[in-house]
Amino acid sequence: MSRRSTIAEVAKRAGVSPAAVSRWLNGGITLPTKTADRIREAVRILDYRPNAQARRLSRGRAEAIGIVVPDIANPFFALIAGEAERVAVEAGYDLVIWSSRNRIERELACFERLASGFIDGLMLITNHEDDGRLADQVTRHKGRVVIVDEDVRDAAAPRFFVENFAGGRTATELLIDLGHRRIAHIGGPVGVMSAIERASGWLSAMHDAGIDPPDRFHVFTEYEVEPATKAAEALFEISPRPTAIFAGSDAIALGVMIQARGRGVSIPNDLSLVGFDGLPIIELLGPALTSVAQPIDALGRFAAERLIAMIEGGPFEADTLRLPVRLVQSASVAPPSAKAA
Amino acid sequence: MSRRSTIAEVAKRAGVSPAAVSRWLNGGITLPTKTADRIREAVRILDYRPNAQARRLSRGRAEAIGIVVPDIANPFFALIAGEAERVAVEAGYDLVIWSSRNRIERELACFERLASGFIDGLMLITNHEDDGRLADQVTRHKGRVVIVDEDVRDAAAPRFFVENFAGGRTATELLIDLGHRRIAHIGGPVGVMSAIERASGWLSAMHDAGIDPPDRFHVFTEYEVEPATKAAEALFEISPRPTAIFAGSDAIALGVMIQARGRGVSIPNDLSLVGFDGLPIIELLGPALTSVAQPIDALGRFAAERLIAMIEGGPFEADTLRLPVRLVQSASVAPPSAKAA
DNA sequence: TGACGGTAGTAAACCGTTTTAGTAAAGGCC
DNA sequence: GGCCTTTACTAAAACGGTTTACTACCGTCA
Repeated sequence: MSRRSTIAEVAKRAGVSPAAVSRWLNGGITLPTKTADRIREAVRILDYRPNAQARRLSRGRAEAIGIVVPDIANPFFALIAGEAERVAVEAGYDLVIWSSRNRIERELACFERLASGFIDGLMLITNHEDDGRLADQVTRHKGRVVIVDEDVRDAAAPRFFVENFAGGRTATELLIDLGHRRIAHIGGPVGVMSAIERASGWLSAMHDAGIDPPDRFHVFTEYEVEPATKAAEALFEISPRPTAIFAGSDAIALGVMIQARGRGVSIPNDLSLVGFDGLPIIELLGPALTSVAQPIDALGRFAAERLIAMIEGGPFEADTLRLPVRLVQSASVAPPSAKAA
Repeated sequence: MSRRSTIAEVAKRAGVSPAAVSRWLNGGITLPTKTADRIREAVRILDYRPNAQARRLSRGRAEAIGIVVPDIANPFFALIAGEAERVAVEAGYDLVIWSSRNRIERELACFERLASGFIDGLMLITNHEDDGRLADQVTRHKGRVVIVDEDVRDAAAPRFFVENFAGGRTATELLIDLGHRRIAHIGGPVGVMSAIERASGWLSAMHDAGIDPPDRFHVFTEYEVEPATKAAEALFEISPRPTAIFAGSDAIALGVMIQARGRGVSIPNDLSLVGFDGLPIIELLGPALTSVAQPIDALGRFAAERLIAMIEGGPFEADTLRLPVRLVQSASVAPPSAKAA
């Protein structure tokens, strides 16, 4: 409540100049024990804490990084953010977080924070196709941005992705190996890299098995439960119904499960289901969801570490790191029932 | 990349003083169209953005609030944080987030940020008993802190809680009404308010039904899945086993489900289970979890709104808001089986 | 004795805004 | 023409640190 004390007051009380206090506090100087003790005591008595803005202004660094995610309440992003926070704090940075709700205006607002020096760097996670404005901003702030999980085309920044194509293939191959032929795919939005890659993996595995799925076996939706629930309807109305669905994310798989439950379609008896993400919760679903697990922690950790390294003068390179995925098989898949097949 | 331009450069280019630029940009002045146009043009050409630290230093406000939670990857806290972020951004603040991992040192570090002026206010969510240090800090920063979800005893701050006692009673009453008598409770840590209140609700409902549960029917654990899974073991080894468990949080209920699954105990056939929190995911669990739903969004929203109101000069009052809970009944509860009863 | 080097600091510039207090010029009114 | 008000600004002082360049003093050594 009471006015904060300043370095000048501390200096006065300790009988030295502000410069001495500052240099001693920041470890840039050693002083005789007597003097140091006086400063220490003055700091203690006045409960002195350097003003953050003044320090950051003077230093020219914010000692904070930002992360923008489509929705912080989504566990996938929360996990990444949690890991980023851990890395940031360890390196002496604070983490500012923004939920973009997938609106590009809100994402652009985060770049304003970067431009104004409020943060030193930004981890960017989008979930939609860029119209060029994001790429422009990323490039403008070269060396202070990393792109995570989803691409921003033609942007000059390091990228941290997973093996989407391989994941899509692996998921589909599992279903094929179980004996399925009518395997549908419900994936993320048109034009979004991860969605394209996962769908390609699905299609590639299908073709390799000599299967050419009809167009209506490929449904596009958002990476969120509600839209996915709606979008899944179409797949349940195809006759004969697909015997298996590869969902482009766990959230989408949840939508499929809701739809199935509502229609009395039993998983895995009537329908096999595979998701993508490998969220911790899925092993407890009814039934436990088979999913292509991403190394979510590593994604957040590597991206944050790289961002901080760049900020602190490390080399800039617009390379792409592709982390491997891992199929985790659970109760949501089974061979197609005799009836369905 | 290139050096940021300053207000002085803009002023020079526009042929006015820095003061004019600042006052015009901040809306404190109206200028003739000609002059305004020159400034606007200079801002555009130089791509000028006021330096955030300088502005905040000069203004004496950080225009940022902080939130400290035990674990941002936990959906419960992520939901609160998401709502806080929404409120903050609407009010023109940024949100800085810290995961304390329930370590008091990390919580105290957040108060340093408050003391240093890096943030204007703090939303505090703890999950452990305070040794007095937190209360001390909260009181020291009177008017800039709100306490959410879990109490910090003797701290001078507004509080935002839910009706834990009523929730515990309601959950237990449901189980009693279904015919259960051997109802155990596995709740949060000793000494933590929400855990005490929920357990009291359970005990109160039991006593009202003329049941006096043995001590071993009350197990203490953390509000997290892993510890709860371990702690639940004890309940499964009681003979005869409880026919129902009221878990102090959804995370704890998940632990019970894992334990039950591992032992081949069927929910709800062999064991009824009720959680607390009402996380969105629980309706998709196998089986869908009955739970006492908290108004999580409202908790985050009200707390953030109040914090900002206080920061901006609103009145201080160390009152406690108690939000109502709502029982959401799903497949995880049933009457006790004849065998078990 | 005077040059040299180390110790213990300090003065002042600087970081980039906002804001207060004030001024010069123009316009209106009698 | 003189007085008052408004308009259109500006100078300079904060805000609270950090950092660079410099000094005064002391001891040592040739």
